[in-house]
Amino acid sequence: MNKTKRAKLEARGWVVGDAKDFLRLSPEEAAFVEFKLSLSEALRTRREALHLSQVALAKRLGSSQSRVAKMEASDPTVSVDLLLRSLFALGATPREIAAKLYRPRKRRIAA
Amino acid sequence: MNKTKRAKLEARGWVVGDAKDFLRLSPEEAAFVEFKLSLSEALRTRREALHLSQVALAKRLGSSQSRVAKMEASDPTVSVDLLLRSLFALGATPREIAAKLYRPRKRRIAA
DNA sequence: TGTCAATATGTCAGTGCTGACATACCTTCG
DNA sequence: CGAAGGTATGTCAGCACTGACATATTGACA
Repeated sequence: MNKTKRAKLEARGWVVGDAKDFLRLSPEEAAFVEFKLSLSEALRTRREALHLSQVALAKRLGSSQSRVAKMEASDPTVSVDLLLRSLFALGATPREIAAKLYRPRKRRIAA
Repeated sequence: MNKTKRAKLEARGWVVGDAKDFLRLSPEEAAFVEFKLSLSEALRTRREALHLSQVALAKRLGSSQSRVAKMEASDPTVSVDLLLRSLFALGATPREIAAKLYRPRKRRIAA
C-alpha cells in the first residue's frame, strides 16, 4: 500500500476534527481509520483502568513496549487484528467492543 | 502463529455450536474467531444484497474470487483488516458494523 | 447425461506486519 | 542538577497475509 506515508502523517496530525478531515481520505479509508482509532482508545482506556504500564501490558501480550505505544497511537503499521487480540487478551468481549464502536469517538480540541 | 492449523481445522469443522466449543479455544481466541465470523457473515450478506457474484466483488476490491470466498468462510489466512476494508468498500459504516457485532450470530444446527 | 456459472480449496512469490532493540522525550522526585 | 519510570519514534529480520492462479466442487437448467 502506497498510502502508508499519508496515513502516517494523518495519524500523527490528528488533532482537531475527525480522520477524514485530513488529506481527503476516501470514505472507506476514513471509516477504517476511524474504526482503528476507536480500538486504540479502547485499548488505552482498558490498560489504564487496570493500572498497567505499557511495559507490563507488553509482557502480558508477549509483545514489546514500542508496539503497545504504536497500538495506542493507531500507528499505520499496527493491524486491526493486533488491536483486537490485545483487547480480548485484556478481557474485553465482542459486545463491549461493539458498544465502543457504536458511539463515535470524542472530538479533540485544537491546542 | 502456531495455532494456524488448529484454527484452520476449527474454522472448517464449524457446524454445531459456537467457535469456542471446538478444540478448547481460550476465551480470547474464541472472542476473536467470533468477531471474525460476524464480519464474514456481514460481508456475504452485503454482497448478496447487492446482487454481486464473488468475482464481481473481487474485481471491485482489486482482489480475487478465491480471496473473497475465503473472507466469507472466515478462513484463518484472512485478516480482520481485509474484512473491514472490504465491508467499508461496500459502503458499510462503522456504526452498522458495530450493530452487527453487537447482536450475537445465529447458531447453526447440526445436519 | 453435459455444460455453465458460482463458489470452494490449495499453493506460492512478494509484501506488509510483528516483536525486538535502540534511543529520545517527558515528568517526578531527591 | 541526575536518576528513574513511563511513553514515543525509528529501524529491521522474519514471518503472516495478500493477490493471483489452478483446480475442484456444487447447483441449475436442458
